[in-house]
Amino acid sequence: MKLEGYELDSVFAALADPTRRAILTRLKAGEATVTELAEPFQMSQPAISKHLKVLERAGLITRGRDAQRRPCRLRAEPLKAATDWLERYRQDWEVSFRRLDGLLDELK
Amino acid sequence: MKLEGYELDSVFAALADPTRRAILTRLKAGEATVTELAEPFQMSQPAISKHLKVLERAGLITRGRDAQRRPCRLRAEPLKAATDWLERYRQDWEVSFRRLDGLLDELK
DNA sequence: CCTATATAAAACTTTCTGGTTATGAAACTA
DNA sequence: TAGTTTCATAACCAGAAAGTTTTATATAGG
Repeated sequence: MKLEGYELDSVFAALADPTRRAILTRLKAGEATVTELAEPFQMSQPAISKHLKVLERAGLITRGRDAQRRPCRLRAEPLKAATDWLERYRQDWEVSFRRLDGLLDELK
Repeated sequence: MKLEGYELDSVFAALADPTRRAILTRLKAGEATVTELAEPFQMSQPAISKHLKVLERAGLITRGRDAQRRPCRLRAEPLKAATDWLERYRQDWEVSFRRLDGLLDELK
């Protein structure tokens, strides 16, 4: 059917997991190795490696090489596509929030 | 683990499917029945019903009642949560786009 | 050369997803 | 009352996702 940009599928899917969102949040502070990224989670290292692969396929991280380490770096460009898609609905939710505001004002 | 709002999981997951994004786009134009929503797709009606249930659980649609019809209406509020989360990365992608712009300028 | 560290890859299990067909319920229509 | 439309539900299936443990590979450092 292909009605929207193909890459939105993988970007939104990548964002649908809390572990992966946490990894992205962590990477906002700068590069990190796999072990560093895995540390906050009570999950095996291969599991984290899999999450990283999902993020990589979505274009949300790139990986360098530092000896035996494979440092991960955030690549935020695909998030722009996602945000652009969502922006089209800003009016819709703002309208309903305004409606709510009006209601609350009336109650006062 | 629960590091981010629980509802982002279901919202992003709902958005990860092109059929569901198309349905939301359609609903921006106003209410629609299940049959109307199913019409553009070469997919069975139960398949569409399932997609609608996913959207409903994510809070992205609400359903009314008109005789035997169950009209769907867009509910955009959850998209605000998703957008808010993404906004935190705006700086990151804008920086890289600026970097690209600079590069293109140099090439000129 | 040997060992420890960092990561990937393989094999497996369980659960989720997205589709199907078949059936059923509710409400309109003749 | 009988038939049609609209939609949901159930049962099923194939493939993807998310985790596990185990094994392999590359590199650093004594």
